[in-house]
Amino acid sequence: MPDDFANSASNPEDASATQHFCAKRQQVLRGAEAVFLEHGYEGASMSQIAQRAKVSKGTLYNHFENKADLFAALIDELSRLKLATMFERISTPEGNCAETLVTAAAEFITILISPSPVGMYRIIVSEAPKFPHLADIFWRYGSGIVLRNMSAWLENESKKGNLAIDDPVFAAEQFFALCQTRIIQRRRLELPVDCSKAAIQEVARKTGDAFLKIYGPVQS
Amino acid sequence: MPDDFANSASNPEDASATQHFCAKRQQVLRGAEAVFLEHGYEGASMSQIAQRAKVSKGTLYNHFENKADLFAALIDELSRLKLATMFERISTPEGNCAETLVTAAAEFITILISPSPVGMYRIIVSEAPKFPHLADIFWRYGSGIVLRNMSAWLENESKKGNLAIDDPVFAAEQFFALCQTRIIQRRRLELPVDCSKAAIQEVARKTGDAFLKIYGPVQS
Amino acid sequence: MPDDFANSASNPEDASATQHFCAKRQQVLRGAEAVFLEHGYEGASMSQIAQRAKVSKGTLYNHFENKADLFAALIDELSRLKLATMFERISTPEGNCAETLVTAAAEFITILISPSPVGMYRIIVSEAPKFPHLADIFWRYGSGIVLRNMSAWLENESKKGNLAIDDPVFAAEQFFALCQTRIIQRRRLELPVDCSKAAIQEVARKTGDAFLKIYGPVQS
Amino acid sequence: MPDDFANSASNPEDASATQHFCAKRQQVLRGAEAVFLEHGYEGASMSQIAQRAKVSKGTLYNHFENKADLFAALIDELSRLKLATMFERISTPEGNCAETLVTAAAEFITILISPSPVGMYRIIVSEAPKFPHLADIFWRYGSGIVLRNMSAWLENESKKGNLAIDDPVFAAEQFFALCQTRIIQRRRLELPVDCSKAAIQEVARKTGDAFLKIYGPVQS
DNA sequence: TATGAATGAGCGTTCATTCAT
DNA sequence: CATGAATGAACGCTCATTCAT
Repeated sequence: MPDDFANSASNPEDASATQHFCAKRQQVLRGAEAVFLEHGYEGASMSQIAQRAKVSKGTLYNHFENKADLFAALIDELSRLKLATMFERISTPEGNCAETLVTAAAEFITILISPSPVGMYRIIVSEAPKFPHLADIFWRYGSGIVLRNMSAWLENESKKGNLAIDDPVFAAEQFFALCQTRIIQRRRLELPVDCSKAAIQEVARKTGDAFLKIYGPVQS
Repeated sequence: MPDDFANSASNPEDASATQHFCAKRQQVLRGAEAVFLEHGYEGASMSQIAQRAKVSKGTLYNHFENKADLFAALIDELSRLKLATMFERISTPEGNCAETLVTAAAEFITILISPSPVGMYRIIVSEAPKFPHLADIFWRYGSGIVLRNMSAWLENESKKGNLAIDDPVFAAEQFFALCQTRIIQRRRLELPVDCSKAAIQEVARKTGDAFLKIYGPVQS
Repeated sequence: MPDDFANSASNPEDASATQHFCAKRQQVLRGAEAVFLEHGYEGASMSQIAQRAKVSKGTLYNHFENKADLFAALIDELSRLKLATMFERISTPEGNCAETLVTAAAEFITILISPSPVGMYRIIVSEAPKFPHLADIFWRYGSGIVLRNMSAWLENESKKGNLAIDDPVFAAEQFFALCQTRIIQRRRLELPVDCSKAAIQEVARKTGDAFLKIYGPVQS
Repeated sequence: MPDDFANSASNPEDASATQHFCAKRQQVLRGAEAVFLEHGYEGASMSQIAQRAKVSKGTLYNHFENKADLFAALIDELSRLKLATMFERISTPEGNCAETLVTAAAEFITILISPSPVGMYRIIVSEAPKFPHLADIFWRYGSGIVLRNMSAWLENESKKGNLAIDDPVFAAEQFFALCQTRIIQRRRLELPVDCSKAAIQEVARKTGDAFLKIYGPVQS
């Protein structure tokens, strides 16, 4: 939320993110969110969206040029606000290193298997060839944020001698790759998988353990 | 093609995979493959498919009940034949353990970023809520095969003392999660990423190294 | 049209009959009337109707849910307005009894062999298994009206001693069955038949004579 | 049945009625009967007919030029065989005059409300504008037969002094018009109506009574 | 002859988009 | 700015009919 304002203030080029705070526009976006995430881009119809948003079909076109534009605006907004906000909460760069890794892993998994990010991932992956710009935004405000935070933290821990990392960016990517073991991957495919807190905690712990073994300082 | 016969011979239960060798049916499937993988399920139209397959629209319906059925048959065929064949080639269960890991990682990455598997992943992820059965097949004949092979091999290496693994299934999943670091993940989102052989080799090497650090035998 | 208001005023419950006076809706209904009565329900196509109504195909669906709904609305409207109006004009409950019978018979025949009622009869008979509700409406606002009027009149004449009828409802039904002798029956089958005024008058006269012989007061 | 052979022998012009006694052809006609009478001419599809007849679609076209020709052949056959046979059974030209009228009326009603004649009536009425020839055949071999028989019988009874009829053809038509009172008329519209034997008997009796009152000899 | 795959026109319906109100 | 009727192209699908086997 603070990032939203900060962002629009410091990045004057993307007027698109702040455009109007018009209530009708928000209504439309909420309808679009519900319908797009449920049915995909091609599967969603402007009539459905209008109905769900409780506005007329014409109103859609007063605020957005066409279906593609509405979709882009939605993904943009969801990435910058919803996703970014979720991810900002993750890194807690103080205290015990091993515990932090496990906590961060658990939080990352928990966020990524919740309905909205799963829906966003699905639609963005499937529309990536048609809307590469959106995949870019999704990445920058989604995984990107957390990757940047994480790599900075890793670098710091490395300096403190808690970890031995030469390429913190790649290490961060590996960490998040490991986080996706089992639960996230299967959830995205709607495969049956235990998503309980305990199951998440177990994957998180194994992820932390593994990461420490890869990058833990050599003990003599 | 030879694999096709092998497959149908060893799995006599899945008549669906071999159904007809009717040429027109194959034509339709190839048209469907091109159009579905390019435009997604909803984005593909039966007319396009007929055109691409160079058959009439009616012919589509002589071989498949409806769009969903054609789609299911296509994914089924692609998973069982194309994907499975690709993945069967991976495991090389002899020789040096560290080298095998790197080689397998490189092959896995190479396969997963090639156009067809990327397209399949996109369409299956996006249609998972509507076609959960297909995600299941895709998993079983895609990652599933390689996971099973890999976990068996890991168990074996563990017995030989080359690795120290207590949960080989989870370890295999972690290995493939690590393989997806950077290249695969970005490729699926159509993000700019270096897909050169060298880049793949680097990720593969780092993946092998990391895995060995996690599960390598404790050297005293 | 004036009858329309009368109708909607006296039957405040059937909002369906008066729904919109939207011009386009009327255009659609007139196109539907032309095409349905000419080609039957299954034989009529929505494209034809749109063309005849000089509207786009989409407009059809802005006013009616689907083909069946449009058909039902048309039959409903035709029965309540056109048919009912025609039949309301029949009964002339004053003057000489024998003459009234002949006049009513002639009017009834004349109405029932005119194009619209013949077309309606054909389509309703043929679609009765699929749209029983429409046959019911057609009967209630078609023959039903005239049957009710006629049986009331017969009862009255009976009381006056001009006729000797114990079951006026059945007698009315017999009267209209007799009216259908030759001309109406053949017309509905498109068989060659003399439909001249003279021919109608002759059947009407014979019908009146016959009815009087059946129900005329016993002359001592 | 005897009429069939007699007919085809004495009327060498209508080869169409006898064409083949080929079993396949009969199979096709039985399938066509089931489907046409259930769904109407436009509502029936050649595929349905082939399926119901348990032959291939191609076979339909080996025996009949097209859909219209198959339909015409079916109606022709049904009229000449089924309908005619049913109606031949009616007239019992001996014994008491009044009783004969009531019996004939009851038989006529019973036949006309049975499924096949109702279905035929529906489809022929609705397709009369498109297939006037079929309505003609239906009339000649349906009501026509019984009308001819009845008018001959009426003329005879008239000569015997049991009835006083100057136009026996018209009288016969009136008799059958009266027979259609209530039950037949409503049945054709699928309106709720009591079709029990008792109900039929009552209408038949009233019809006989009425007819006798119209044409009974003047009692002095 | 009997078959059923192939055809492409046409079906009922929905779509994204426009525009007069 | 909000509306929702109007549009016609395109959708998934079925049709009557043909023809190689």
